[in-house]
Amino acid sequence: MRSRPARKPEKTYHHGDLRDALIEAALQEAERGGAEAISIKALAKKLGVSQPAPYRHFADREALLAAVTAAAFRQLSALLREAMARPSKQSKLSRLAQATLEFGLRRNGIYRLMFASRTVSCAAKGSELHAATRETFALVIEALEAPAVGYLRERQALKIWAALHGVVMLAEQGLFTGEAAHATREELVEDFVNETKAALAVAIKDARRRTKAGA
Amino acid sequence: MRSRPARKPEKTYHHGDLRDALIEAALQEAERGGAEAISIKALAKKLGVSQPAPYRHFADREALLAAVTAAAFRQLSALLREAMARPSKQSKLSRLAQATLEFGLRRNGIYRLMFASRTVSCAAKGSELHAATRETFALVIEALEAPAVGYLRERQALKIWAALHGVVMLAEQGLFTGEAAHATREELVEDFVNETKAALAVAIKDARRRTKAGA
DNA sequence: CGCGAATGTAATAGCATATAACTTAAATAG
DNA sequence: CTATTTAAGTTATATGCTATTACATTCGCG
Repeated sequence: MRSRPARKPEKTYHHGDLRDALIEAALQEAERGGAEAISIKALAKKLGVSQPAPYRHFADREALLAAVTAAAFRQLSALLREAMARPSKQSKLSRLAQATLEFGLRRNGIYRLMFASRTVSCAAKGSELHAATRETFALVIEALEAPAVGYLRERQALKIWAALHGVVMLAEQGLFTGEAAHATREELVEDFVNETKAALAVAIKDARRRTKAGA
Repeated sequence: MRSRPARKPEKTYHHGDLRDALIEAALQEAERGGAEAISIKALAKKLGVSQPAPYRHFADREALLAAVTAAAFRQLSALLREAMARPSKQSKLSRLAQATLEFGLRRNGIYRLMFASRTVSCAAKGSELHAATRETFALVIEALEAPAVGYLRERQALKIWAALHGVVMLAEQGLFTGEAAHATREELVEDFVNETKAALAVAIKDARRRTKAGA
């Protein structure tokens, strides 16, 4: 197995690492322009291979998009993990939330690839993409720093995750202007974080009370 | 000015209402498949005109998409207005929220056209599309049934609007399965509605107190 | 060494966007 | 009521992307 060539070391018939190179290049393209900006032909040209070469590694464009999206989810997971590990006065949940917001705004093309295309919904249950999305969501649950209390913890995770995506989406649509500009996106996210914490505290207390009563 | 032909009454050189017919047909296509499913060529064929005919009415594909998206926003506005007008035991906000959720799930292709593409963010300030999105958001503010208290009302509108989109998005991604399935999408939306009402009540009381103190 | 599988290339079909040059019909001015 | 302008549609064509087929090269393993 040859190691990844830094920049096309010499004229070789075989690229050596085309699959990964395609994903990496596609992520770059998606960064500005989202999924639509990803063109197999353009990627092949950029990487110096013939136009149909990518089809040796991906059945079709959809398959490439799925792989790229999965890679993007892993990048987000890594980012969130780092944000949660970083020592800070803020809570883990707050750091995860703000990191998600920043990712969604700064790398919006990729963000849209991840959350605004049908690629994810079409991902089969055992697929690489499905696993990647699940792992990211698991981090959200982890960030709650709450014990498992029935389904209530997952519910709060779903709520904060949904709210975060909504903020990114509306921000990108330019709805944070006019009167609404007073509410910064970061403030809104922090609002949601605090509401989540409050609801979670109530849910936990509630569950414990019910357990005691039932025992 | 000829009236709209019901269904191609006879073989005429001029279609008579091609622009509107294109938008209508494009909405149908978008319903399943989102923006990607809209093909100028296919639309032309479907409507029985030559392939470049649509370019007489739209500069390019983007322009068509913008018009279609604007039409979709007007449809949503009409739906929400209707939901809010309907007599019910539920609050206006609750009805608007549930109607939005249903629209987002049932007509998901169109929903994605509206909220998950860059078309909206690229809409110029005076454009038809920009106006349509603003009008929809105005309905959200109206649904709060709250007096204007500085920017706090807009802030709550933004929050509930964001949360709603997040729920639709995650539902579409299939995240409401496993443990999370216990929380139905409708329940989650109702949670957000209640939190919004609570936060709004606090904000209004707060604002009044401050006004009194300042006077 | 040699053979099969993996990976790349060239050639080509098919579809979509978009433009140019030309045609038809509707609207309007004289 | 004709003449002319203009809106709206047509054919032909250039360009770009996806995808397939048939062929070529190299890698790795027995």
